[in-house]
Amino acid sequence: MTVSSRQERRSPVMADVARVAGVSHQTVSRVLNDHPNVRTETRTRVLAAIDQLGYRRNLVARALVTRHSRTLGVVSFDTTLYGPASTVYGIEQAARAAGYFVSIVSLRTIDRAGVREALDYLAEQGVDGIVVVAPQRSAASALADLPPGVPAVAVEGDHGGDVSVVSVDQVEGARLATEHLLGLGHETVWHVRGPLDWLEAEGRIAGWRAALEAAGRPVPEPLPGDWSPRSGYEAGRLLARIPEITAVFVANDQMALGALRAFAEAGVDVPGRISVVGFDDVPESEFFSPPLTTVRQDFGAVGRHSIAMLLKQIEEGQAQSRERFVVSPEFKVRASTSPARR
Amino acid sequence: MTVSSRQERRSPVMADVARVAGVSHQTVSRVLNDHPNVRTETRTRVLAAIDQLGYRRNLVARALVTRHSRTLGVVSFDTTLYGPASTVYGIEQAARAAGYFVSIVSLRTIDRAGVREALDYLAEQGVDGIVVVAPQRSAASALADLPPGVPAVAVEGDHGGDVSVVSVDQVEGARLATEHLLGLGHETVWHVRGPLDWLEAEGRIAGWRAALEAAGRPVPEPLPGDWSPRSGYEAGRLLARIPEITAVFVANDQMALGALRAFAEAGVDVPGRISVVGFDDVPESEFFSPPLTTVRQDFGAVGRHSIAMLLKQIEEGQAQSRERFVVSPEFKVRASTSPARR
DNA sequence: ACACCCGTTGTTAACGTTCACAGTCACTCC
DNA sequence: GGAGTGACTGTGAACGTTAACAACGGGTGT
Repeated sequence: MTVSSRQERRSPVMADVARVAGVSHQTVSRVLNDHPNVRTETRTRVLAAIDQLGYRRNLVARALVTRHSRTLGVVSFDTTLYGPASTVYGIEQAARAAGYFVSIVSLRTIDRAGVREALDYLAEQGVDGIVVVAPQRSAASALADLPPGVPAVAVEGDHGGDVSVVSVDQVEGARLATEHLLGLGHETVWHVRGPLDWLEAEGRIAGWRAALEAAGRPVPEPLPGDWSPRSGYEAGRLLARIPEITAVFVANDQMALGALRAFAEAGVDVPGRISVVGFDDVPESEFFSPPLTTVRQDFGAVGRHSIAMLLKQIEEGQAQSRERFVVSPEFKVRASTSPARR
Repeated sequence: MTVSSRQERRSPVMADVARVAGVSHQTVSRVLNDHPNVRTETRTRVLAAIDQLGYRRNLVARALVTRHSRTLGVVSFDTTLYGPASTVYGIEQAARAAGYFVSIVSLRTIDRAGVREALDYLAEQGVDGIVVVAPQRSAASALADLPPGVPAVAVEGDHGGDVSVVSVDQVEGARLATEHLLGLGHETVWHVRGPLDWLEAEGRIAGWRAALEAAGRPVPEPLPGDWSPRSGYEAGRLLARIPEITAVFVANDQMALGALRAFAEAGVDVPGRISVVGFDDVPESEFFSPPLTTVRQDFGAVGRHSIAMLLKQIEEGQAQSRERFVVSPEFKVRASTSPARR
């Protein structure tokens, strides 16, 4: 008794529905696609047949003939991180609201070959458009070999190429953070940066530096970090040893948490002795000790705008325009910053 | 000059490749599918033609005839939370390692109709199998109307129905946490629970209660929470007011963070006056103040096992078996717990 | 009374691939 | 020398849907 000998009735197709309803398969198709010119009585008969047979339309066959899959592809990295996870979530919600499905490829390594492969796969799969969440320089450059003819949008990956981009203004966010600290009377602001191949890390460094230079302040060497709480912790241990430091801008909230921990261990009071600003506004940061002053990024807006842009490209039939949309960050003052002591 | 007037050459198909290479379309197909019986010289000729034309195979057409899309569907909830995000990531990685793509539907509301709709969509789309991340009671019950004939696995959704399930042993994790605290000499352990419609919240309550009862200790009323740091904060404010409390088991790390914050504000020392245990071991918890003792869930393992189970169902052609696989949690002792004071 | 139009339905041909089967050719074996 | 075998290739028919067009019947206007 093999498995295949089991009753395995083929699931019903349009022709089956048509036979039961006593119409042609084309009429069934018309009912399914809400075509206007179908008599109400015919329509109900068809719907009854569909119900009776448990018919489900085959979107694969439909995609073959219409050349539209109503599926969008998303390429992303480590969707465990809050930023990418929120962005992908925003994308998915916006896509589904517009009647599209989402096929996701999460890369764990960020080499160009991996991105290329993912893009190829999505293209073969026949997606109607692609969103690439490409916050790293290497990934952004891989956008160069996007399959031609497929509408695409990059998120956080402004590499200056030929593809539309939606991003949060990192430079502006970093500037807000730095100016806030300078405005509190701090002589200068130190920085714990993200990994250098991330465009966001680079933008935050640039904004921080620009603000310091505009105020004529010394620009300390940034401390290295890799977004992880541990790297923030290690940077914090270094910073705690230098007495003249009174203000730090940390490139994300997770590292800021690590730094806060290091300061607590070293007996360095925040914000009494050192003021700390983070970036992202993760849901936890309001409950850090002390609650973290930070820069909020609206990932949901990023997702929505990227989908809006992509759908526009799809509908207008023009693959790969090169628009730009920048979402402004919002500054959130909490308890981890205070005026400089004299 | 309309958009459509633009040069829009139809992308090449197998027949085009065949013509260029001077073979039949079937030979091209054979080359593409690594069929053994193709002469090397023919193969190279075909590959050259593919390269020259920039041919890309159409997986939609292939799926139509083979009845396999090599795509798996995933239904999940709020992939912004660490747990679901990590699980989905694990699923995606495991699926791609096995040569499958992943189509994701993230529901924001958890009503049965929504789940049903998502499942229908995935079925129409022709996925080869479905993973439902269904940590809520309502979602788990929606599994009852899974499309018949489609292999499926539920994650964290043991509703006792006819579908295979992979989950982390929540009861065991909660028991470990509670016994750890009792072992430190605490008279009893209070609990901040998750939302009641989550199976995980329920399991953690059950494990906590069982451990207390086994030790013959009083079982206090659990405090309500919704997984958010804020709800943990509010529970913490209540707990801080009751002097005789010395130990709390909080149902996840985010709420534990909120509780720690409330304790800090109230001047309650952790672990000096109150010991705190969390659940999840999010990457941040090692850097809370103090570093959090917690229960680690291996979400990656959950993802891998769910895919392994699903692929087994697919290959054996048997839709919807009812296996169970339970991943054991791991206890992580850090600095938020200490022996009870006398 | 005729042509015409419009709403409704059916018929046939795609879409681009794989499957099943049938060839062709060179070689081996008796 | 003929049959048999195996490697390689080609031909035609699916897969299940939508697009394009044709056909039918009952108005409506002249």
